Amino acid sequence: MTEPLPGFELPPEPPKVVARPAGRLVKVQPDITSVRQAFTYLVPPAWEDDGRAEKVAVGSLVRVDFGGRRTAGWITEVDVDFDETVEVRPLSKWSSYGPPQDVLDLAAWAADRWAGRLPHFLRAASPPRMVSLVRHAPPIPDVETVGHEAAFDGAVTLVRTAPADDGLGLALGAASQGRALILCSTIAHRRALARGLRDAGVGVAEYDDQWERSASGATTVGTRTAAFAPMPHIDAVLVLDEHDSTYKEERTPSWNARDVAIERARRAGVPCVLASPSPSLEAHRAADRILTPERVVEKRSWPRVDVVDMRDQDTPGLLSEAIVDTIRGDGPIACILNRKGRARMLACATCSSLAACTECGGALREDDDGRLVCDRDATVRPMVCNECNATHMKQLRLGISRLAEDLGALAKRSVVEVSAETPQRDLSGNQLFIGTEALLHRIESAKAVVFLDFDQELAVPRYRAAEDAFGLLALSARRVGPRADGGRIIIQTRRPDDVVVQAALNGDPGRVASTQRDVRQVFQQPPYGAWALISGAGAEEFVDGLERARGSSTAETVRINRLGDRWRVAAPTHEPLLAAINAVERPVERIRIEIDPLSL
DNA sequence: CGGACAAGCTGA
DNA sequence: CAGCTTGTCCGG
Repeated sequence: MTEPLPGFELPPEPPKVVARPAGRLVKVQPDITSVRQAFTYLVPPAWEDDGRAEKVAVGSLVRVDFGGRRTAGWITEVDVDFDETVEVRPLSKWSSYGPPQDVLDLAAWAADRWAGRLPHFLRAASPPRMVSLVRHAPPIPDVETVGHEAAFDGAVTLVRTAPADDGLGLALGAASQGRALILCSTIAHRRALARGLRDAGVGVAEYDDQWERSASGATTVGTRTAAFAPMPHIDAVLVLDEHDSTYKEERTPSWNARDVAIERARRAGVPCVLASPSPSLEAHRAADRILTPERVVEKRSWPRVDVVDMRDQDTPGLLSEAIVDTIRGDGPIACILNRKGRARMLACATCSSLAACTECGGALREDDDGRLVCDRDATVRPMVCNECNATHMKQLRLGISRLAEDLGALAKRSVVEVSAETPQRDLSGNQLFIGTEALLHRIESAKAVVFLDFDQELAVPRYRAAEDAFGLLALSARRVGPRADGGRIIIQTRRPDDVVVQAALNGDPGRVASTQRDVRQVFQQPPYGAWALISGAGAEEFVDGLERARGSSTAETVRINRLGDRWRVAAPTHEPLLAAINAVERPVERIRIEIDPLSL
């Protein structure tokens, strides 16, 4: 090409014009996170003859030539207009059915709401194995509703349940509406619900194992990703244990399935029921009405709760006289001790030597990226043992072995110390267990739950601490059952008057919600405000960009706080928050944006 | 994401 | 200025 003379410009090249190819055109979103745009492809005319063209539908997974290689992608639009300025290539392969149009739209909404990329959500909405055939929906049976159909009257209803309620009654209530989408927090719960529904004659798909069955229109039960189940038609949405943190994806984008389910029901114009024994403030905010059991009934559904005021103890330590009778009793008993916020040490899994700083000899901890950090002189090194170069470390739980010994002596029985490495088979039987709150998730039932130091839960410096602490008590109540069955919780604390403790004592979860609501409203914490947590190597540059945009109208309500190497961006609602975030150019270095983080 | 290509850097 | 590294753009 010739250089233009100074002051002159070369005339623009005439746009090249391409002849319209014979055949239908579709848009394809490549499965490449950073590609934010769908591209036009041609449905190969040969497909019209062998039936493949019939499967070319919105949401289908295909393979396409893209940027010099072949990649997977989703059809996002069919029969699109021809653009004569670009040459189109044919689709290489039809791979599988995929999410229907409304789920595609829902995924796009979620990508915006949690500042994430569309392919992340489309993956969650896609079948785990390729699906080439979708059968017809099973018929909708008549379902006995056992009195739960009233919950499905309104738009969004919050139902406060008994702690030990297994949710099957509500699930049947949902299924009585027609085709229901039912979310629960664990796979074990999904299986139990599916079994119960099948026994009642409801054809059920378990997401995502039975993706195809869900796509055929069956009532669908599943965990987090089931919020994007491919059901072509929905009559009711139910979210069980809506407060559960497993609904929130831990990886970026950290979307919340409860909120996706609410939005899905809203778009479909169908009732959405959020159920929990310890409802979140998000659910309170989203609900048009709240159904609670009668006071007397609800109190009876909780176990007996004994509060031990540790300020009155004569002897130091975590074992009070008040727990002796309980821990000497029969049946599985769970003693809970969290070591949050206390010094934790790492030891080599191979040679057992302590992970110590080579500069100052201080104990090292593991950072979020799995490296060893010395907080004293801010050195970072990979997870490698000084002594033997092994790369695997185990957590040393300071003092817990000693405590377990003392507990065993007091209880006059052996104690099972439970950690992440403890195999599941060691958790059956009528043992005395000691472990962190994870223990509550791993045992099926217990005679009693003892919180050795509940202040650990109450004192966590997080905005959701009270809600989470109460959630632990509700989970304990589920494990031990109602007071009539002998269920018992013992809470050792120096804060016996705390609303969380009092709410459990009185079997009255409403108290937690009402006090927490005031706090969150005043400080504009979620859900009465929207937060984004910005972290990662490029975070500082990104936040600088946000600061500079402060003057513009979109960003003026946005507040920014530095928290060490992370930043909290806050706004009254998600709209201005996301507008501000989307208006700033992303830095080259990686950043992580977490909307409404649970742990802050 | 990953290839193409442009711009920037270094050493002879 | 070749040969290499680093950065930016763009894909149908």
